[in-house]
Amino acid sequence: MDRVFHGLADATRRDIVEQVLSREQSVSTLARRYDMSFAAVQKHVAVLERARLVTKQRRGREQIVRGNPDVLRRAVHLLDAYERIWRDRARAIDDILAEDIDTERTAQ
Amino acid sequence: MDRVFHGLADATRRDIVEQVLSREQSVSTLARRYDMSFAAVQKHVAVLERARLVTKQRRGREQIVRGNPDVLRRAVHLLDAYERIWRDRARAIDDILAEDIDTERTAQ
DNA sequence: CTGACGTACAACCACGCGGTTGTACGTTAG
DNA sequence: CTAACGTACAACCGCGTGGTTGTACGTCAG
Repeated sequence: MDRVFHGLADATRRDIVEQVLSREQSVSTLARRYDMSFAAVQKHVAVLERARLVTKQRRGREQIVRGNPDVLRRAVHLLDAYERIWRDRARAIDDILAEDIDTERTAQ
Repeated sequence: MDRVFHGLADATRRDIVEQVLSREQSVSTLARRYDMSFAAVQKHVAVLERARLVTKQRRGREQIVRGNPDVLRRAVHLLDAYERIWRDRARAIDDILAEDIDTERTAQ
């Protein structure tokens, strides 16, 4: 997960993920989109590959990059779990408040 | 967003987020949970604070840390958008395949 | 008042990141 | 065959990160 979030923690890399999710493309095709060297883009792709956010596959002399929605989903589920913790806590607080009001009313 | 994902790209920080989402606590209370110096935990909290994943509020001599579910939700939405790109593409491919089969059938 | 506690911050270190340039190698086009 | 293309990789640089220790300061308890 460290690698996944680190992969997403860069605007260029998030854009690459978006690109290859909608259409698989070679590293050099991707590189042309960004105002930086080919090697830099290559490194970004490598970071995404280590995080399994993206896979590479040779096709002739080109290396085709595709997005991997599974890892993306795992990240969403983790964050959803955090949100659930929050909601559960909020519900518990509401319950206590409701109980307090009840107690108050009974005490009167 | 860079800061948000960078904030989440560390196991200790993700644990801190989880902790303070379920129960707000002081920095030193948090620090006791981890096998590192107080200053290190302080820095992790600072990273989370810069990403707005967490807020701090003074209470006497303590600094109370709370989770911020809003930023978490924005991250989830972004990743959901990526997934949607994928699903849309998959649907488009399915449509084309269906059309091909149709064409094939008609041609026979 | 005094001491312990919680915090803040600076200095330092090793390491990794994001970027560059340069070089080398396999593959395809002409 | 040769040239151009796509890729891989190493070396380098500046900077930020994750960790440490040390010092200082406000606040609370006894």
